[in-house]
Amino acid sequence: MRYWLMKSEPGDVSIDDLAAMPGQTVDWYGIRNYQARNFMRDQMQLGDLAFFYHSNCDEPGIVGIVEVSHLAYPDRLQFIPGHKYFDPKSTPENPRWLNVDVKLVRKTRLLSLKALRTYPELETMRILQRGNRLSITPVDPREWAFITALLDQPAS
DNA sequence: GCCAACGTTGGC
DNA sequence: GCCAACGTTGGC
Repeated sequence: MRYWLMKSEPGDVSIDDLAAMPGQTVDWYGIRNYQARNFMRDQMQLGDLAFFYHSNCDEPGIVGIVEVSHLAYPDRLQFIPGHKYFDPKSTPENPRWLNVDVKLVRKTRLLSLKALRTYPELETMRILQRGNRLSITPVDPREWAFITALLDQPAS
């Protein structure tokens, strides 16, 4: 059982979009980075928990918790010519890109990136490191515990 | 919209 | 296999 942080642009799939989806589940499509793909392929297990993070928006930060509800399988969008996520080098026999499904566990209050940066306990988090761009990152169990405790408190 | 950081591509 | 050029990410 591992913990993760998964970024989504709310203009694409927001936490409210996820909450409105059938089964409150979504396929984590569009990952086109090998490191992130490998996390999904090699390390994610059913029931793993992840922070759902809004990126590239007015208030970036953690907005919910999701769980891995389906193991990695080929991302269907890579086979659709003309699609933003089409990859001409990928074939159904040897698919290059994968995704898991995630299911909403709960929405949380917004714990903003700015707020996360104020805690010395979190200064080693991947997401807070300079230049970090990876859209899926592992979260240390201690960091997970610390943040979930924060999420259960009102914003200060 | 700027731009730093970083990943990918492709010529050599 | 090096590395310059280019593309993308994502906070600000």
